[in-house]
Amino acid sequence: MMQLDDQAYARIAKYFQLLAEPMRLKILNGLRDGEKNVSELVALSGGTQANVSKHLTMLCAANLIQREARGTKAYYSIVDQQIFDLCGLVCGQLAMQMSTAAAANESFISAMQSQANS
Amino acid sequence: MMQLDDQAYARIAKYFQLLAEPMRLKILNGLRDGEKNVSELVALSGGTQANVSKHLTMLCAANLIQREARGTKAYYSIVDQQIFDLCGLVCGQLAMQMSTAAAANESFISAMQSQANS
DNA sequence: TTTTTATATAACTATATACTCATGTAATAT
DNA sequence: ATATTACATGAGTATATAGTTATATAAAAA
Repeated sequence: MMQLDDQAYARIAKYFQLLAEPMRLKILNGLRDGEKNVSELVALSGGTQANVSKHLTMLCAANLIQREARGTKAYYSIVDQQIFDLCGLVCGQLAMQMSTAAAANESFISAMQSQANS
Repeated sequence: MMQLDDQAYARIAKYFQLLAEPMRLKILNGLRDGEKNVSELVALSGGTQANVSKHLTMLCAANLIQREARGTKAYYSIVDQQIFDLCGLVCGQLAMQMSTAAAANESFISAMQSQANS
């Protein structure tokens, strides 16, 4: 088992924390196919300008996205596409959980039915 | 770009939230090489019994770990080792960030030095 | 049966953080 | 110069959650 010090756990936790927010995930997903400016992300996410801007600032500070100002606009883009591998893994996990739950549910239902029929 | 509904973002965020806590990461890492009971995890993590127990209950409710009671003890184990792929990816990200930062720092320092020498 | 051991949980506190509203700032347009 | 557009940020509020303390529960030992 790899031994990590407390600081390492804290760093990893902070990283996951960034992804532990629906609006931020939405924003990141919105940037999947290329840079977008703040207004575009506001429209896309359905959030308020202030809130989206704050999330962008956080993601930028953590270096998950980068900012480029052009004129009065600020364009944000993904720094490393690998971030989507993480999300993909989680989606896979959740999909599996749900299919497992569905299967369990089905077998529960059929067990109930066969009991009712006996 | 894949379109996800708000519920999907919420689910994914909740999953990441589970990993966004140093003590829980420590516990999960402690289970990497096989099942352990609560006392062992308390000793290993340095947390209190109550706190470790709570985290275990959370991880269990989310189906990241499973519980098996034997006698007075409760043994917990990882449900799907894929969880460590996630942590591995994040560690990789952080390692890269740090090496990038180190490189930037070095070039900053050498720039300062050459300026001082001029 | 009583005690001990191992674990879970309820009540509470402290802290972090997501959000809103209002305002600041900076580049462009008029 | 002034107004407008695009974005960032400070203050304040509400909520979530990690942690502690005390207690409940349940199996095993005495």
